[in-house]
Amino acid sequence: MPGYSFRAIEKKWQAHWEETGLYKWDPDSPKPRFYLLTMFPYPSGDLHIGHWYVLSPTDAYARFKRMQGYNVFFPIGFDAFGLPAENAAIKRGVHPHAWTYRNIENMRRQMRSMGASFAWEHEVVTCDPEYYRWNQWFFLQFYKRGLAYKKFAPVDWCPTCNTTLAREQVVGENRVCERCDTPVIKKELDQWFFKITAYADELLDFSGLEWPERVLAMQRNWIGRSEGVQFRFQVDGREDTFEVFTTRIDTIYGVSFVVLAPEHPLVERITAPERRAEVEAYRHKAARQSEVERLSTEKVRDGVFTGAYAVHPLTGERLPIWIADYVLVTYGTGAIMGVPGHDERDFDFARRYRLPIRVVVAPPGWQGGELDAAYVDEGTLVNSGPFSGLPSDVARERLADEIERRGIGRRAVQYRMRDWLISRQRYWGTPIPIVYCDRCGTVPVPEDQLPVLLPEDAEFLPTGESPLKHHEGFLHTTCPQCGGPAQRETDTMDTFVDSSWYWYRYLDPHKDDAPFDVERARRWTPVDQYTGGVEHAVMHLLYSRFFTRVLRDMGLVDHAEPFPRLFNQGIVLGPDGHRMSKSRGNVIDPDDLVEHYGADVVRGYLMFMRPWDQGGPWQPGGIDGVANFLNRVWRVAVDEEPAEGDVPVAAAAEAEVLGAAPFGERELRKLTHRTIKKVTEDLAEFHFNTAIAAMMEFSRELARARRTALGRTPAWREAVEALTLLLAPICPHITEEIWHRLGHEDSVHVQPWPKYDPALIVDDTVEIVVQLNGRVRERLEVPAGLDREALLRTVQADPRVQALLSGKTVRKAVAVPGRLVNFVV
RNA sequence: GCCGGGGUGGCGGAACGGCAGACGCGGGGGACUUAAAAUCCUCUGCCGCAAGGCGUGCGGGUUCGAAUCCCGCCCCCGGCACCA
Repeated sequence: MPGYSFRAIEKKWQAHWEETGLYKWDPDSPKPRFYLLTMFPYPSGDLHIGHWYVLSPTDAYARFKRMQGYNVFFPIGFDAFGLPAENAAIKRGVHPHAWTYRNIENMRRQMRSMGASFAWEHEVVTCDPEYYRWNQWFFLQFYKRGLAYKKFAPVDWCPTCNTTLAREQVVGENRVCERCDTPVIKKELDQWFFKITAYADELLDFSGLEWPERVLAMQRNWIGRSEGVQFRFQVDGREDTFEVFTTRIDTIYGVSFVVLAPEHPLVERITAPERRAEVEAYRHKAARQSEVERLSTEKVRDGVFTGAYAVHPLTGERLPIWIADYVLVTYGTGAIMGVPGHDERDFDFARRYRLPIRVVVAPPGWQGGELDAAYVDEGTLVNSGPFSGLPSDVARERLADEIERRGIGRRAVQYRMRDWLISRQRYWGTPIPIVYCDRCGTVPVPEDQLPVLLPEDAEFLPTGESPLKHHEGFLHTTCPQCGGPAQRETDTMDTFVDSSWYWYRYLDPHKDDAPFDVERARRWTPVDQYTGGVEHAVMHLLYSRFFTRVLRDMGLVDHAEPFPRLFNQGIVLGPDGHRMSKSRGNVIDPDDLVEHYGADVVRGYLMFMRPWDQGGPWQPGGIDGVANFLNRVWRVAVDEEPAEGDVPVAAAAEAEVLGAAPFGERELRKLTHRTIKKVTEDLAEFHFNTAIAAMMEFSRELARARRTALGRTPAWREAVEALTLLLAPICPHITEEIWHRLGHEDSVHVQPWPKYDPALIVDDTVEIVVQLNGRVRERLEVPAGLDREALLRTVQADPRVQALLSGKTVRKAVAVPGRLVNFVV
């Protein structure tokens, strides 16, 4: 526990900062701007250690940039719509609104206890009508641009959350809801979508983004672009055709069958009468299976022959048409060409049903025999008519040309990403501003009638239908076009809509004639630095990039990328190495820690524990190290002067420290300036742990120096002030107290960041390592600044080195100025 | 399977291709104290009495010199996964 009275100090300064408006933001200040954004939290009720782990280092960075002279905008808010509030209402009868705002109040208190320097007057709460009104406005703009549309389609449904989900919210091998881990099922529903696929290619352009590689990889993978050829097959003996998509047109001569997805519309028409019963049975099974949890990870590739044949577009050969559920109706054209020789799935399928397997790309060393596995790599074409002998990459181009020349297909691009399903059958969200009129059909609510208010008095029944559907007053309305009776859309929006543009709203959160001030956004966005968890790698970050592009196309912003720089902090696990959860009983409560150690120690430890981007178990013991450090800082800077008789004052500035080498003002200043350099560089790169380590070393040397006459010199004063300033971003309270006790009137947090003097940090002498065949044998002090040759001469002249080399022939000598000399003998 | 990130003391972690293990935790020894706490000093990778040797997941390579670069493996974490 700290030896200084941290409780009083932290309380005092938090109150003082608030009273004096220390962190109020002035958008028109002439200083260079810095927009620092951290992902706003969901108001779950408590600020847990994970929140601290992202917020406190981000706050330290805000303070650091402020001291460096930037006009820092560091806002906070609450992502306040969402299921937990509604579930609390169902379970405990608390209204979501009351529940949410009570939680927000508590979290604000906790954030203050952390000493966070947020621009509170710019706070945004998304469940406030003054915020969600603009979600509705954006929806209408999207609608106008054809980017919002309603579609009847099979969609993912979470039976626990009782709502549909976006594809991004269905995770893992067994397709569970990302929120509650329940396996999702398919439902056919009429739902609203945002057309994110219109921006698929643009979203793949990550140029200029300083983002963690894994986030880029996840987005790239999610969008799933692939280039290939889409072409038409003729059904033998019929007018019908169908299209397939392939990335391996070079293997087209290897097609020995084709497969349609069971749901493919053509199946109905082409199935031969004698195959119908079997085909129907299979389709039925497939349909049911997609609704049932996949029990087995074993993927059996089975299927059924339809009795129909397709015609190979180049060879004219008759190819049996099968249906199989390994072909997905949702991807590509819902049909494939089966090339068993060169595709693992087709190979399995062909084996199972004894379909011919042809080799059209020769594996290395192939002698013309049968394959025992599909050869999926590239190679030289064989058995491919006029294309035989060509390498795969050339053949792909030639065959694509051929397909296009014959007019049976074209080069095409497919994406794995689907449009963003935004309808939710829940209450606690933004009402979708649409009205259905018997006469006029789907009618958007006119902009001047926004917001469509979420009624307070809904019934919360987990029926699987939106509670708004049962709210007569909400449901029934008049058509904005014809004035006749009409019904409102009762679904609400995915809460990811709320978080797709909130950083613009922060700039002017109460503006009531536009979502944000376009002029201010021009000056203050894109965000200079974004921090937050990697769990949002695909959803929030991808949606935000999409939104920003639409905003750009609307002329509201002038950039495509909202967050040019992104930093993902790690995840703090419980001491047992598992994710913290109440059921495991491994939750570390930051309030308890703050009570015991104070906010400064908790902040400091979170930043010292490990590199910020790394997660890992909470180490219960380590926090005492930071507490010790702050105690030492306190003693060094604040405690009473040592008594006159205590120390060898007589030796003045050159006094010898207890047990240490001569340590004078010059050395002290050198150390001070080196520490400034180190801490400045480390903080700029979020290397809080090594910055703190440097300050720990510094404080230890100061503690020694203090006991000597050095403790009365100007160099001492400079050192103590520097330490206080360097530590201020990380531990804002203790440093503020120290700063004032050192005799200053204004806040440590408005001081300019200390600068180091390069002239002061250079050494007169350097230690040179002398190696023999790469092994360290001696260390020598030599004058600094010697060049290669001078260094070698100096080293060779040293008697110890001569002893080392006596009787040996130096074959080579490598001298690295300032570092080492290596003799190869 | 594919993609991304990692493997360094008892533990968390430091190290522009140049002294491996900074800093901290834990541990040993000591000072102060009636005692304890606090503080301070000191030691603490492994083997060895020592000289010395061995050490950054494993095996090779490049280099005067590799934790760091290259090749091939192994293991751990995260993401995606019948996407044609």
